[in-house]
Amino acid sequence: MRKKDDEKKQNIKEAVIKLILEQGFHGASISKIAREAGVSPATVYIYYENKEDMLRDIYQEYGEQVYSYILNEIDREMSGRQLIETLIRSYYKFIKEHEEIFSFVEQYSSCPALVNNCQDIEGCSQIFNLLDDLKEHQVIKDVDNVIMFSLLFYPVKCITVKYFNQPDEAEAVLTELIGLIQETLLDSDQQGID
Amino acid sequence: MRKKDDEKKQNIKEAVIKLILEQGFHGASISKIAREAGVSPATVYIYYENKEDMLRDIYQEYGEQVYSYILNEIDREMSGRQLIETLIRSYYKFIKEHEEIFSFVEQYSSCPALVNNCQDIEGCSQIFNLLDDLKEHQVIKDVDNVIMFSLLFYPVKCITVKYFNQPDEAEAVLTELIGLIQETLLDSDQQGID
Amino acid sequence: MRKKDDEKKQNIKEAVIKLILEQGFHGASISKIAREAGVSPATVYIYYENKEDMLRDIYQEYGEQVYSYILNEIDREMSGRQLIETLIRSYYKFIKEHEEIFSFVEQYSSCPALVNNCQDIEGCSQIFNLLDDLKEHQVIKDVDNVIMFSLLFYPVKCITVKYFNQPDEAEAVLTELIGLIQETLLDSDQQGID
Amino acid sequence: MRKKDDEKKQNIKEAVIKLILEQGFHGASISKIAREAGVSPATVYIYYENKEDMLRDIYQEYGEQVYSYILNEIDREMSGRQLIETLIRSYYKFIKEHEEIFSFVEQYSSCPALVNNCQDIEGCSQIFNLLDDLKEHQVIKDVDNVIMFSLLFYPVKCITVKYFNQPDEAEAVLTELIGLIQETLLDSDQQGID
DNA sequence: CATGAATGAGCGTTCATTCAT
DNA sequence: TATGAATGAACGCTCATTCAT
Repeated sequence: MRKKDDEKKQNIKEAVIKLILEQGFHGASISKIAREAGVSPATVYIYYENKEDMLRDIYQEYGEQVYSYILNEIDREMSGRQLIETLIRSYYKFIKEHEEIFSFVEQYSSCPALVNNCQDIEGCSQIFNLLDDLKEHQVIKDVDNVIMFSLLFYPVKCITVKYFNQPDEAEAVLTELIGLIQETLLDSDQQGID
Repeated sequence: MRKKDDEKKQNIKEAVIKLILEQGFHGASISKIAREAGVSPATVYIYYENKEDMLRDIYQEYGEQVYSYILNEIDREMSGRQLIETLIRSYYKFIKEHEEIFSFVEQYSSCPALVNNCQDIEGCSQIFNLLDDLKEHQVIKDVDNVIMFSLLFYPVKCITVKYFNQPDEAEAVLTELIGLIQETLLDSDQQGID
Repeated sequence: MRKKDDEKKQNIKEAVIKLILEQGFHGASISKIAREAGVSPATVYIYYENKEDMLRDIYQEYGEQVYSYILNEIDREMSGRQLIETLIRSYYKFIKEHEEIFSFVEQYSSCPALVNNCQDIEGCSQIFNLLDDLKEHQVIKDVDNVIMFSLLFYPVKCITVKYFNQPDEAEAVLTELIGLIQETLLDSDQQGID
Repeated sequence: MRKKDDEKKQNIKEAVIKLILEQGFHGASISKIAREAGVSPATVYIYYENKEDMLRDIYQEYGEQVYSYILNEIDREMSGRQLIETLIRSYYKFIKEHEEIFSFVEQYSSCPALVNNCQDIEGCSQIFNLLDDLKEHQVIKDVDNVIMFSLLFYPVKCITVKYFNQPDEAEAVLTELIGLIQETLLDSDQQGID
């Protein structure tokens, strides 16, 4: 059960990501956030030291959430082929289901002045560990993790944005993408499997 | 009367992207921009209608610059293999040489509230035309342009960021990336050529 | 939380009319008003939506005050002759006692761009009702209210301004005015009474 | 023939009174005035030392214009009765024909901070001289000039404003006013004449 | 004479934050 | 804990005025 206090904090978080999706950082002043969250501006400072801290905290939390969502969808018994498909599809699903979170994380992380003051996202290294594991078991090719990561996830963003209002086409292109990435990343031994 | 001083406008633009790299949008107030550019705040309004217009104008200009830089590096006599390499390497080069421009464009374009008020970047469709051309001549596979685009360029960003302080490793990974993308995108007929 | 401080609002109002008397609308900027009222500029916006609203509110309030002052001085048992004298003298008294209020109301109401956005002053129609009453009871002549109103009050302004530094002469002229207006407005039946 | 220079100055004057009618002093900035007049802001400073001077000059000129218009309508052969009618009607006519001038003069003269820096309006004392003359010849009663002046002119303003959109009623009330003022001001010897 | 560029100062307003309850 | 009042600093922008041509 969520306590009353936590509900206020949750309202604040949701107000932040909603406003930043709709208006950008420029539109997310403390007073607007407070109004949107249904609390007093002073209340924000009960839960967060200051605005900078607040944004960082929310970023860290929601940044993790993306990856925990994805990692939750996979299990270790999947084939490499399935894994790639699941990683891509679950990332796509997350973005569609949590547009505001996605947009907030994107905006925050594209600002060096902000992101340089943050710890690395933990979930990201878990993905890296997973990739290492797959490489060790010769499921996927021995390619640099950064490349692998970007091939798996970046195109999904691109597709989501460019086909924002055409979900059917987005799905088709996503399927095409999955095939291509499987071909590219799966170790040659695995190509026929599954 | 005095002539409009193009140098002043240029100073303003450079002040904007410098400040936004260093401090984010939050740190790019008109008065800071004016101070950085060596002009009066009022002068900014001789060159731009208002702040929103100013940022949009600068975004449109520098957004194009990325692609004109890249398109300038390629020529139509290159093989598909060379083309892919050149596209990737020139994008990487641009980012390294124009960090502030890259960061400004990234931050601006990751904010839906801003980018939704802009026209599409012209250079982007030129890249798409190039890709269509290559597909027509069976140089590259018949893959959706959005996928192709994101495979070519997004991993570069990722590499640049993650290997920011390790240029040698960045170069190595970039080379690995190029090989992989060539394999992935080149039509099977072309795989051996070059 | 703190209670809203009515004294602060009162200080703001007084600062406004003081500054506008001394320097005109031009001299009544929010920061000067705030300084004069002993509050922060931001505090003004706790009590008023914006500057336009503030001026309108103050105008409406003080505009009423003039008439409630005057109406307070008369009672229904006065003869027509007494009524006319009292209306004129109390208007004169108000102006002398509340120079800043008078000047503020005058300046505000002489600006069509401002006064056209205001409701009519309630006290003004009460005066009109009084005049209607007096006409009905054949105390005063059946003359258009606008004429009556202007004969009663406008000359007082004129006298106050022109004899600003000669209060004794002002009083004498005022007495002369009263006699003349009584002659002019009282119904012939009433001329000898009182 | 008006020289080219004077045309520019005239444009500026007209821009000032137009803007001040429509928007009040607040809306009459030098750059708006210049735009409205079709000249450069700098040009304004060729014709006037500064903004304060400009407004004062224009006030003095147009302030006189009201009275020269009125004085032009009367001649010394008129009866007292005719004179009063003509003074009132010509003032009314002027206001209707020159709304912007009237409004500018009203706004300017209702601001002590402005009008205290101006010389008296010359035409005003000419009216006073006329009144003295009429009193000397026992055409009108021996009443203080300020009273006389205010009875003649102030009600006209009031009528014009209150019956702004009902010209027919305004005319009727004006006629009523004239009768009343004639009764009030004409010497008893003159009441039957004309 | 006339201009549009240029400016420092100031505008009305909102900001992130703190205070008093 | 939670609040709305309160604030100095800063915001984006416009002002009256001057400069260079």
